[in-house]
Amino acid sequence: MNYLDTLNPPQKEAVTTTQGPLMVIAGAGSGKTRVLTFKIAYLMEHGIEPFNILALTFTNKAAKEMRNRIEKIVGTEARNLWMGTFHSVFAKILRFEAEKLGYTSNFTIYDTEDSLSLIKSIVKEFNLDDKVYKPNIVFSRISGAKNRLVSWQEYNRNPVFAAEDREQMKPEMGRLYKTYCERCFRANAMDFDDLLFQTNVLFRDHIDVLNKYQHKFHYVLVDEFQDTNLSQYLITRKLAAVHQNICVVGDDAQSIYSFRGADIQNILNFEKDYPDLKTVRLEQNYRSTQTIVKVANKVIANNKMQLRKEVWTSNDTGEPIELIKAATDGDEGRLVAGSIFEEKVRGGGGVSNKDFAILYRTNSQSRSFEEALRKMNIKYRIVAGLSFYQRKEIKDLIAYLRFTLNQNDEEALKRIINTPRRGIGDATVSKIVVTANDEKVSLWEVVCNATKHLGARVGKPVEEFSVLIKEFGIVEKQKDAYETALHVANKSGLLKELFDDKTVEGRARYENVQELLNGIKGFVDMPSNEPKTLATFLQQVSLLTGADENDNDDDKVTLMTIHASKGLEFKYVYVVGMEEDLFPSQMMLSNRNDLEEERRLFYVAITRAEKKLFVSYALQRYRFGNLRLCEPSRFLDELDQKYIRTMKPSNIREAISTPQQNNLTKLAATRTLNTVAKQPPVRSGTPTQQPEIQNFVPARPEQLKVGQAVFHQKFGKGQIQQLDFEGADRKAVVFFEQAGEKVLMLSFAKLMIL
DNA sequence: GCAGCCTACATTTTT
DNA sequence: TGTAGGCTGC
Repeated sequence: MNYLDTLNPPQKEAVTTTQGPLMVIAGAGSGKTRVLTFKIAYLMEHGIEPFNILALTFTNKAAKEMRNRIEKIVGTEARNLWMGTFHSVFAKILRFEAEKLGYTSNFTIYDTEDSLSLIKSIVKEFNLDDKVYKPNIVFSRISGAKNRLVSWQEYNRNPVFAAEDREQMKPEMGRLYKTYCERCFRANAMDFDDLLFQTNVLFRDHIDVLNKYQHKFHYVLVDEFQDTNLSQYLITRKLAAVHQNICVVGDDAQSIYSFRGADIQNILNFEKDYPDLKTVRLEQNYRSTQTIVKVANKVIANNKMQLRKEVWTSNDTGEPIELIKAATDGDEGRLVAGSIFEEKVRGGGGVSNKDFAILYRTNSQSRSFEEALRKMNIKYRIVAGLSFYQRKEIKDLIAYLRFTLNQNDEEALKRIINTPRRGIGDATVSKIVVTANDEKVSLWEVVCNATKHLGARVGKPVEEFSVLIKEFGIVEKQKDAYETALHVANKSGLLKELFDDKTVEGRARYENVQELLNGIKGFVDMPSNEPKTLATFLQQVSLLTGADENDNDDDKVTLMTIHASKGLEFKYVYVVGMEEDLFPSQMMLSNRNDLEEERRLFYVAITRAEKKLFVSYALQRYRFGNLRLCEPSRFLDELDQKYIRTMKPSNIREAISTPQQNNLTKLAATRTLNTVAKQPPVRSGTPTQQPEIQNFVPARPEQLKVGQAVFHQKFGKGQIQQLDFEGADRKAVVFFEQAGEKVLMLSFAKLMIL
């Protein structure tokens, strides 16, 4: 068991403590994944059968990686582990047990788009104002309820919810929730939240089923425990109730999914549920330089809600954090790209593109970096939401496949019934839905007998469509996923329509569909995928995310959101767009008022870096096509100043001009330089008129005094009346002459010293 | 039923 | 800036 010797004492303790409840608080970079994989390998080497171990992760990627690593230690036996994301594991269990809940085993999994579209149509049917009942808002309300295990029945019973909704001017919310659930059920569909909610229902109402799985899983392991919501937590608690061998691994400082219902209290209160809990702390960081670890510690220390923990490292001091100030978002892109180039030159051949990551708060920020990297001929890849599977043509084919398996899938039906055009317009589709509602029959029933329900003229194409689908169903029963998909793509007319479209976009769409078909072929050819049916494939696809795509290890710079970066590490990390209102996000603060979560997000970003961290912001940024003034993020003043180096304008010019020295890219770089030189750094207005950044308070909040004259973007000139510093909480009462009122300031980033 | 034009509106994060 | 939905005219 030589691999145990590679562990430090707390890691070893976490691995070898197998009996009873165990909580591993794993600081960033402390070898969390190693501990989890070794622990599972250790269990298996001690005679535990893999199918008695349940390991739950947050992403497919994490599950896949862990499985590979375990396989290296224990061999192919690892394939029999019950390991995957919460959603995929419980989708699997729900398929086994679907009949008990009134679903069939080939139920559809609705993605967010399906859910929103369903809500939209219900709001319309109810004749409600969709400005008030915005699908997003309705959906998140429903989602929130489900994640807290509040059924629509309870929701409608409990006056507290009704009161809240009335306060929000949305009294119909309970009715919407009810109808949404009924429609999902009628469609034989579960949304993401249902996969967890219904599992709870299953375990609550069917003790025999619960017992079966309780006895099956001797060991339950949960990764990223800080990101579990109540629904997930209760599932794991129930499953571990018999054997009590539950091991949760997480870091409260990296809890960044509250919008999905994640509740940091699960980890903070875990010991209350398990009085004989053993806790192990992994505090040695193996990833980053001392500078990075110290800076990160200082940032997170501003949070009040956290478990005690002191992350340290014996690594080198490393280089200081570099602060990049840019005039505009375009400049920010150029400076970051230039800096990447410079680091590569400095590092000689030892540093390559894949060592770099650019992390941002919102996906929309990627643009300026893409542009700049492209101009400098630096290869990059974007880890985005769901790019490929979100394309119209891909969703269309998938909807055909979904509908072939489940003819109650209303959202799929709406998508494909007139794609390609068959002369079935919106009016007809509404008629189908209305008829189904009125006569209390399924949509499919109406579709199959459309001439009876809707009359001969309108009904004919609809019935023809139903014949087509029935034929697909016969093929599906006889052939594997690939052959079925190919058949459907051809016979539905989808491929032909795209083939006939000779425009550039049409070509691309046709190729995308071909790529999907290739993907299905690849799925069928992979021996571990069993059975090779359409159902298995769809199940996997519906739970895919952007991060699971293209893990080809080409040498490319990675661009992604901070959320997507969790669990990853890069030698050089650029945390960009450090502007107040953007990061911390204005939305987050106004809706949820959770500054601490935004700070944890910053912490996650910092701790991705191994060797060197860069932080950047722009003074002006394009938003909705308007140039807007930005202020540096309050998080910047939380960085330990003694580790910060500011990139001076001269450095900046150097960074941009460095490419010129390099022979290999001379041509491209010269071109780049020309364009840079020709373009004024600010797209409109003159950069010299920019206020000097030193004038902004956030850099030196201690400069503030009572009586100090200040300027605020919105309120104009003012004078500080009262000051209050307490840790990260800083308050100032400012009297503004123009507005003639006193304002309590919480964000000093809004203030300038006059 | 459908294509094309126009306007209004939105940008937090994701299984 | 880009897209989604509404409106118009065929």
